[in-house]
Amino acid sequence: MSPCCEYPMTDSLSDRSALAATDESAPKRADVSRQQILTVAATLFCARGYAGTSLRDIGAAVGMKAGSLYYHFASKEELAAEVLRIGVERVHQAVEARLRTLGESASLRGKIEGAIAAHLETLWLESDFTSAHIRCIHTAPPSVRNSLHQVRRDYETVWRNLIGEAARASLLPPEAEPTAVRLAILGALNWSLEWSDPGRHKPEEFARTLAASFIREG
Amino acid sequence: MSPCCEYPMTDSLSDRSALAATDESAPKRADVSRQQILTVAATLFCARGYAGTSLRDIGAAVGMKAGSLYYHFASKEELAAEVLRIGVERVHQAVEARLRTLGESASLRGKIEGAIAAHLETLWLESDFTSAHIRCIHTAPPSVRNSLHQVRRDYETVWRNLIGEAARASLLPPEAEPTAVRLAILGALNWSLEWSDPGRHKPEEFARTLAASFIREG
DNA sequence: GTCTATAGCAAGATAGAC
DNA sequence: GTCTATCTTGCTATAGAC
Repeated sequence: MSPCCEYPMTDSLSDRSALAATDESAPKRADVSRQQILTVAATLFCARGYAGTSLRDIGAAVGMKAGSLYYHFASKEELAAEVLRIGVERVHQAVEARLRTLGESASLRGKIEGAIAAHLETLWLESDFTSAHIRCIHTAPPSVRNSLHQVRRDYETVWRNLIGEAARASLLPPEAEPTAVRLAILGALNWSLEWSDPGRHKPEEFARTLAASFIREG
Repeated sequence: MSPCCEYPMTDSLSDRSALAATDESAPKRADVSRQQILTVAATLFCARGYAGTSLRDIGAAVGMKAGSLYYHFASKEELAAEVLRIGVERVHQAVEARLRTLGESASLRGKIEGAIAAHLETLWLESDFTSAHIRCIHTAPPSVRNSLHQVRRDYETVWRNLIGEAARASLLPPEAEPTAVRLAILGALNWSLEWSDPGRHKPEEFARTLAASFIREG
């Protein structure tokens, strides 16, 4: 699976331009903690939902008191918004990386099968950020959902384009409607969280079945 | 859409056999309240999740105080388990009713398309019980989930049989695996909660796309 | 950066009046 | 059957010591 970019932690909390001698590659302590908090929060939000996860739970899992989290995040909502944002960013990047790897020469069915596999790999194998997004997006507070509208639309565009292209090339089943196909594929992928067992299921196998069902050979 | 059976409220809290003169068809006050609580709880659990819904919220929505709910249910978990159980029961019954209506003479694709449509109609149009089940099953407490294992398996069997039959009749796409097809269909259906807008989307249209993609004409 | 301590509030649940 | 009142616990968030 393609390695996923780490979330860039350049919050520019302090002006480091005046300290040119400092090793820029050494992560600062606050950044390490912030990253740990995000990772643990992703796991817990994914497993218990937004309301079911308390800041005490998250703090305990990183060896901190709940109050200490406020040094890194202004509120539970801000922390959740960040976790969920990273979640979309990661699938989006994984899918685009896969499409780049395949290149323009690949068949359209090959590209869609690859995009499906990349989405599944991120969801099943890589991290809990994307899973947390899928599990929490509906019950998260409005402020969190609103902050994610744009990134969600950006990722959706990738699929809109892929399926649109397949429709124009007449590669969808005769009676299938393009929008319905897109929604069905993404639904099958996201719902796979409820049954997937990375020990038993292989992303490529499910990707094969989906691509073979929705997209004709081009 | 086929009318769905009301949940039978025969809790036999009191022995009515000694009161033969009483009109058996008149619902008792407790039963009316209980039913109102369940309906409202389904709506709120569906919208806000298990942990995000308080007994105070539910009470307020039925015009009661939180404490009064304990006359009808022993705990929040018991209330949630009942709501979610009714949710599976309703889709299950709707799908079986549709299959009975179609009869044995229907084509296999016709039966599967009908089952898909019936599942969607229950989810989108009929009530919030099934939606609440789908939204809450993962984050609900273990005791709730455990109490639902059997009913969930019972409903799953309907689909296992339908897709198995299609596989034996060689009606699945060449490279598609039967289990994957079943999981993909149910995933696409359940995830439709996240995008469906009963004003804009018609259950039969989405059902048509899914059946046409996964099942060949028999 | 993380702690202790706590404010302020809401949760699930129970007891007893009506 | 429903209410009032309350217990206990847990929550988010803040203030200030270290």
